Amino acid sequence: MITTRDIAERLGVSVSTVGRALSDDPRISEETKFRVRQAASEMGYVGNRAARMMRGASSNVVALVIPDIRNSFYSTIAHELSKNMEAEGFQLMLSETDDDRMVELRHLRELSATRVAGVIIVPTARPHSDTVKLLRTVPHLQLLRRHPSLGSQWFGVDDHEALRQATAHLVTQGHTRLAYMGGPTELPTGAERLRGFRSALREGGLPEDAGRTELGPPSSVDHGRQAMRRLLKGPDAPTALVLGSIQLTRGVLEELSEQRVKVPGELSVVGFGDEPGFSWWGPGLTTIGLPIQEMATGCALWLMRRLKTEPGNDGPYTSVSPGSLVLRGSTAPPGGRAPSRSH
Amino acid sequence: MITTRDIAERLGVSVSTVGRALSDDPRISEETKFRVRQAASEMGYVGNRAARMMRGASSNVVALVIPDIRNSFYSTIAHELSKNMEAEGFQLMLSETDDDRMVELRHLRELSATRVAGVIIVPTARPHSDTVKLLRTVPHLQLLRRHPSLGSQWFGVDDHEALRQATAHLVTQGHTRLAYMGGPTELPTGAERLRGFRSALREGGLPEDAGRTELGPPSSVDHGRQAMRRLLKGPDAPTALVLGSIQLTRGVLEELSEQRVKVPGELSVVGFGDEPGFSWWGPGLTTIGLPIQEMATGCALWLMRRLKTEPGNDGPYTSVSPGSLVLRGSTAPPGGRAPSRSH
DNA sequence: TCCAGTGGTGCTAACGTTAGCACAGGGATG
DNA sequence: CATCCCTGTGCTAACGTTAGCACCACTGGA
Repeated sequence: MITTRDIAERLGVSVSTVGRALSDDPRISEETKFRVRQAASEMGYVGNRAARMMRGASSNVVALVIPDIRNSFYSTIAHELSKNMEAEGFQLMLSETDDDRMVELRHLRELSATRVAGVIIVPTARPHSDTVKLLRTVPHLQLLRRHPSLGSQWFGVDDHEALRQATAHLVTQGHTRLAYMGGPTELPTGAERLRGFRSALREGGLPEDAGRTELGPPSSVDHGRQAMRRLLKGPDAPTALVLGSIQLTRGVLEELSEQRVKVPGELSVVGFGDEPGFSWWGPGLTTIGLPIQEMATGCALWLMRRLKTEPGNDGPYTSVSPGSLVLRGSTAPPGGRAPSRSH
Repeated sequence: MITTRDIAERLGVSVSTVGRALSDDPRISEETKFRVRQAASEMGYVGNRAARMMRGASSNVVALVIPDIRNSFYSTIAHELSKNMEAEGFQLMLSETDDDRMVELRHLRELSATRVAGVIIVPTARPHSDTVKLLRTVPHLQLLRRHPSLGSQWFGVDDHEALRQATAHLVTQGHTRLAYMGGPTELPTGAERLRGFRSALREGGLPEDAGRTELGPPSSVDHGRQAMRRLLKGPDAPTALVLGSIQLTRGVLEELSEQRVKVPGELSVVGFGDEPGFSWWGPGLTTIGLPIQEMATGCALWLMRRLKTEPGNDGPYTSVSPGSLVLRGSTAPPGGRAPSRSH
């Protein structure tokens, strides 16, 4: 690899001069700058960021730590983040945890060693204590999920309210046997969503046992299929289902298609999240829409500002976005008929 | 930040001893190792990769340079790559080009400065000459798209054959007014796919003008919608459409749903790529399936092997995967009726 | 003529880590 | 008792870059 020294030797000047010429230092004459740049370009010189970092410069890398990039939530966030950061000269490091705290820890070890400038993380249910320790040493922002032992910088959704609304919609239509399928209550988001579901039942005057629950790994499409199969079995199958995870929603849709369950005739469904395919599915999926793009942009802007203003303004910051119910054709009163398809 | 020196001072040993203890050097006594590790852990020591790299160690970062992570092709690849690399201790850098050669160049400058160990790239149509220069200095692998001025390491799809098959399927059904919508012919993949379309027409004995074409930005869902609108206008609208891009496919599906075009009654459609939503769409989308996951795994394994075996075995390497036509309900003879929906 | 000022450049150290060499102490061998 | 080897540790330099200070050759004013 070509270094400033190689250039210096070729031009018969000192390394300092080369370095200064390349960083456009006003003390260097225009003529020298020109010669240095010319030579650098010809020789294919590319500065060494590692060396620069050793001199105290901070890294220009921000890490995004998420369960799975294939989830459209996270790919949207990665995209928005990347777009906003590119303009500021930052690079994006992608770390997938697969919701495994040990993988999460290994990633954070690597990221710390790389001295990333910042981290945006969707933490696992119970991060390892070393993960917590490591995160304390770097500006970070929690996304969607919030873990109390981590900092109080958080971008999230009002999970309780979103699920309450979605469930209330079904209760209002007259459903009395409902089910909720979502992530484990270990996850704060999981707990909140379940709480929202139950709140709506209570407010609708329904008994405790009106709501069945299926909790499990929230990033597993397969688990969604299996859980759906369980819910459909037996004589007291629910007439309405509310979902609390986008991947589970996918699994449920696949299973319902395969088993040719009539939606909303036999079962009303409210999905979680919104993807292009959701509007095409069956009668069109009524779903809990989240302002992911706005949240992603918000995250990016927060982090960029945080990284550019030196003082450790790590004061608590919380931004809660509301979800919004997107009404399509997958919900109706129990035993009701499906509205006509939208296409 | 805590350094080996801090640990050394606290324990009253030398920096070398600390360094060696941490890297489990056999020359250090077990007792010393224990004390050092203890102190390191207590003090929250995290090695500095930049410093390590200065000593000649290669970086453990691999970059993935793609147009847009929201495309399920690329997110699948990112996922597989990430999964395979995590096991080997590599980190993944994500760079989105948005199919803009200047953005691509900026990213490659950064990546070079970071001394990434390897690059997997889906190049833009006409990469900047500096981009080409930079890529020459790092092990890289082209994915899907192949640019002649870059190396000959390439993982791709037999685009010609895939499109030929898809088109032949429609020609066999009796269509005589067909259309192809895909990326610009500047892209080698774009050119190949168009050529496949035309080959099938020729082999089917159809005249040159039996095939209309709509070429444009392949990563733009919006362009897909607009192009679809153009194709539907006029008296000689095609009765069959073949797609050459996943994003364009998405746009087309949205537009067809909105305009309530009867598929396959009024128009037969063969999509490109396969996503969960495609099987739910209308009558189920017949589409060109690609073995993305296998390709992604192949890429990851190739790169890992390439990075671990020192000798510059940069011999030409090419892997061509076949596409496969996934038959669903969106194709039928012209004027034919749609089969019943699958769910 | 001398001095201050200035424009342009060079020298050196430092960032944190590691590899090569040196060296001290102790036991085994001749 | 001298020599040798072995174990465990320390010293030093080097990686590429940059910041601080030093320096030299001028120019212009006293």
